[in-house]
Amino acid sequence: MGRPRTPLLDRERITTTALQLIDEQGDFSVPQIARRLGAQTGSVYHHVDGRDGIVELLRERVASAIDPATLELAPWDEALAAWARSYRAAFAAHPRTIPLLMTSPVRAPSVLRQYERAVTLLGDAGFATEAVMPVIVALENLVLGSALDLAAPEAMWELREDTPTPRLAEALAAVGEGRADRAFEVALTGFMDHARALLERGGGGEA
Amino acid sequence: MGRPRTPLLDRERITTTALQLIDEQGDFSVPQIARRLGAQTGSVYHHVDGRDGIVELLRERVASAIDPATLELAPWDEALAAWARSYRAAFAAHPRTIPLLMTSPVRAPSVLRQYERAVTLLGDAGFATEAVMPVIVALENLVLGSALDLAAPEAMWELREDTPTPRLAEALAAVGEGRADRAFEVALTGFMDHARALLERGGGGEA
DNA sequence: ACGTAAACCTAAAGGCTTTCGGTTTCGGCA
DNA sequence: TGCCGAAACCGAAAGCCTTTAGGTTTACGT
Repeated sequence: MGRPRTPLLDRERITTTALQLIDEQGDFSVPQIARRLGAQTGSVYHHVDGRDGIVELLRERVASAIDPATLELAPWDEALAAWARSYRAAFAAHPRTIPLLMTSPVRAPSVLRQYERAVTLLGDAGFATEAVMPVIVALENLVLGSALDLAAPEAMWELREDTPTPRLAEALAAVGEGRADRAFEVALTGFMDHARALLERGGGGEA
Repeated sequence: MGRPRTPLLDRERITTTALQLIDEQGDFSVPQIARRLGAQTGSVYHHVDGRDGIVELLRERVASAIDPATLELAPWDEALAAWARSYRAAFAAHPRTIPLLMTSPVRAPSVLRQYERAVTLLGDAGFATEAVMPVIVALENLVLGSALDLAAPEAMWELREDTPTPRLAEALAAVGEGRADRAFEVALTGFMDHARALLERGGGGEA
């Protein structure tokens, strides 16, 4: 009892353990983290700003795999597409964090900075101010939706015997891993085509 | 104590109360529902298959506002676009249910039937089997993402003073309600263009 | 009229988040 | 070297949640 000779807990280990738990079971809890690290539940709160604080650490950890250099490419459309691919790859590595991160607002400074850079990129490219967020949010939905499907292809539809849905079952069975990657590329191409058209039409700001 | 002369609880009232709580606070719990209906917590479990059962009832309730007749329109692209608009309107009425419904798999028979019909529509239109789910999921992301933004425009980014993000703040402030509607129409148009192109290119099934 | 099923209650187990005070160790400073 | 504050952990507790089990009263069909 009392302070241990070698520390059991720190933000790094707490984040790693939470991420492990999510990869395994799709969720985490503070007592679970404490047990895995050989500490008591309350001790975790000395390192972290509650459960929500852990979620923000997870957001930073996962988002740190996004390559910020992509947003410095030129022209803007290549930068945006490269950012989207890096974004998707980062979340595809830990897809079960997505429901957790989508529920709570973004607070992590490092992530906010990335969005700030993306907004600047689109603004400088000529998009109207009011058109910027819709474009970014649409891209975000495309990226996260695709990453979620990658790991949970059939998990989102729980087919039941009492409700026959043969075509749905067939369509679900036809979705493979390689095809999910191609589906993302196709969807991204469509999105970029649309974004370019929007810009040429005058930046998307007019009625 | 004992059975009351007039029933306090039924699935209808439980669902309505849960929906009220979500509209107000963004979440619900079984004890909260019981308190509002003047019953004890345990009693709710006699009418409903646990908390997850209530979530499924919510899914049915919200989805019941989607007009199934849209999927019977011709040609297929008008049917899909009309379905998307009806879909969005239904969730825009109760946007805070979206995080709840996206987390758990779809079990509700009435909702499964709608998806079965949508899959059939696309299959009959000529889409390759393995291309159907990507198209539907992409449309779903577009619809739900848009509905979420409609109600939570700024709630997803919690700006902090210690991390200056002036362009992001500016872009967020420029997103109004009317503009969100137009942004959805623009995104939907882009998506439909893409889907049509995919079909004409051979149904989206080839490598 | 009577028995069964429905609707509710009380109670409780077990989990979670969060806070608070106590105890030991570490690190810097005189 | 000695000391003191801060850091790191424990123990305990409050208050919430989900879920189950058994008891009691009412309603309904036979």
